[in-house]
Amino acid sequence: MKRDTGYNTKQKEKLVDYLVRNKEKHTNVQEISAYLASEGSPLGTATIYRQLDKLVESGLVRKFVIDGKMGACYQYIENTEECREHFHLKCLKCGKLIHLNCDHLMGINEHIAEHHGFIIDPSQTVFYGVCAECSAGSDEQV
Amino acid sequence: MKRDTGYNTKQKEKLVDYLVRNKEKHTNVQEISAYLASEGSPLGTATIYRQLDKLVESGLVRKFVIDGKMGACYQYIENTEECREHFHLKCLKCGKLIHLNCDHLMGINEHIAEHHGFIIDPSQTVFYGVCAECSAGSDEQV
DNA sequence: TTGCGTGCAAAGGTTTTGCATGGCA
DNA sequence: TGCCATGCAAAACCTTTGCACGCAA
Repeated sequence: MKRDTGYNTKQKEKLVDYLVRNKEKHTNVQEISAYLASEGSPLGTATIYRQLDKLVESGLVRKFVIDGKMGACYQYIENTEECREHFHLKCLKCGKLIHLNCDHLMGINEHIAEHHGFIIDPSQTVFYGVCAECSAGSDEQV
Repeated sequence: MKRDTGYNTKQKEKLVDYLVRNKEKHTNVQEISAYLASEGSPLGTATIYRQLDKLVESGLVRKFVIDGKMGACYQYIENTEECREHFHLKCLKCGKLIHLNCDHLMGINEHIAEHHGFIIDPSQTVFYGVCAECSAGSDEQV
């Protein structure tokens, strides 16, 4: 995770702006591309991928690869510091990202460290599954 | 999850045989294809995908989509009841993927389902962190 | 015989790469 | 000025689909 040392271009600004304003949901390259085009400042697909890669590298954006879906999802992470101390649940249906503060779960860190010699980085770890609303609501897919 | 009602062909037999004999690790379409070709009974890519889909459907094989990886992984599930689920640990330093069978950890599924109403899908969930060797060895790594 | 399985090739979609140009610092 | 970012197009990849033929039951 290295610092963002890149230049500030208008295109990049627009891209990050979009990600920030949609930080409550995940998005993808297609959406970003379509949005930027509709805003009158289209950005080439290749550039979007390149910028996204850097943002992921710098930790500002998280990349999700979800089974059954084509293409990766991206989501802006507001507070990198805070997110280091809790786990994340990602709903496969609605795409919601849940920040889960739970002492019980933090205990698994110790368990795994002790019994399996593996040190988990919670800020990088995401549990995939189905959230309460989606599993209760219906079986319908998005 | 429906029954496997398909025919028994030589190609299918070879494919399943390979999966069974490599049930302790993940594999992918590329590997399967290369192996079958080297064995003198090549199988078309399309057919591999089609058979794999059926095997996943029938529950004999599990499909994994791992963050950052291109292409899906597949793994034969010997005892659907017993080893139906396990988690993965991915080392951020050496990139090693560890398959972790641990009853204790499976308890977190129940905990999260009960207390947070979230149903985890272990087949997509990967714990990121640092493995024993890497954390013991040194702090320098790729 | 019936219908699924297979092969081959082509298509579809996502992501990457190369190269020349343009813009930030 | 030097270097990174961008655009465009082509390429690389993974996966799916169409169609004719072969084989299991």
